[in-house]
Amino acid sequence: MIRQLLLLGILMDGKMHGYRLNEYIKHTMDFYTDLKKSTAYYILEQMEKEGYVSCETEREGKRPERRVYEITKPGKAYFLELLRNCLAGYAPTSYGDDICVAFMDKVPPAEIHTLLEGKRRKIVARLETFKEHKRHEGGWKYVINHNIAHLKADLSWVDSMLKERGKES
Amino acid sequence: MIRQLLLLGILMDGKMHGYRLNEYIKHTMDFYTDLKKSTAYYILEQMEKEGYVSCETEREGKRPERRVYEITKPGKAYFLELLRNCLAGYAPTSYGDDICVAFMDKVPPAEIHTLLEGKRRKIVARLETFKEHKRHEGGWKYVINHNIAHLKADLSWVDSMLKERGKES
DNA sequence: AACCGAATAATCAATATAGACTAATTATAT
DNA sequence: ATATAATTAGTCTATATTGATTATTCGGTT
Repeated sequence: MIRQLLLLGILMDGKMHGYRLNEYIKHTMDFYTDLKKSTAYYILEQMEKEGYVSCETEREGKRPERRVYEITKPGKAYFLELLRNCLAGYAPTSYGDDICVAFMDKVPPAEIHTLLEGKRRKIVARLETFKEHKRHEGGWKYVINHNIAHLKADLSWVDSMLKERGKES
Repeated sequence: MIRQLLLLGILMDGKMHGYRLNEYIKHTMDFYTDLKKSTAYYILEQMEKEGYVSCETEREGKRPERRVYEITKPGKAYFLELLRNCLAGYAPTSYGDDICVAFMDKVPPAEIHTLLEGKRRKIVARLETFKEHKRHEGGWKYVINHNIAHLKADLSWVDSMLKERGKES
């Protein structure tokens, strides 16, 4: 669903062939989605069957054939429906961290502090990455802010656990 | 991976049959995971093949047969390995909201404010739910705090967008 | 006492996703 | 000049996930 939205959203700016679509996702959206190449092709095929995109094969020079996808009128309507639903909705996220923290006490208490410090470092590292993005990119402003907000929340959450649980080491 | 951790973590407190496992997840972990019943059975089967859990079928009274799962020694070791990795690691989350906000401008500008207000209400509602949980449950303290932190981050993020993008309505 | 809905317990077929693979072309380095 | 690496483009198989379905039993109701 969200993946359909993603692909249709890109195609809203004009037709594109599968390979370029995937390169685009990989280069400019890598931090915001985990959509893989083969899944993208699969969803495009499925959306072609449902009439949301049309597909023509073309070849340029002696390169292999490419499948050029274009969003259709029903596809545009469907995209807007998905988009409105997503903008007005809230899809509860489930975090792997929740599960492992729930079982935290099953690891020897002496280790906990060190382990959480490892997590902390990784959060800080990712936070730095996003702060750099902030300077470079323009359009994705809100998205970057969103991710930064969540990373900051994670950071102070880990810090609060370190404070409470870190005494015994 | 995180789902294996979840199932093994429950089994660390003693053997349990499939149905009860799933009821347990549904009743006490519903907010923190989206693991479905059939997926749980699948993962248990897979972990049985790998020797992390053993499985015996038993029947009580005239009820249908149940598969009782018990974690093995290799299973406990594997669980601790997963747990350490998860506690010390950070798995980047990708949010559906990021995608739809990235395409926000493809919806008529006049609608944006109303749509985002819808999202805001849903965030607030969920936040209330978690705040109630806070009183009832004891052990899952950090998990609840984590979710509350993220919901608050979402809330002030939506508010910042409402402030910037809501003028034109 | 017969019926209906909920609970118990799991299975199955269909769909979605990931990761490895193919196969040609162009760029790079020795 | 030629071996090697990277790029282009997409496919294929294996695995994970979901939603629907089955089939029995228990508890309450009229």
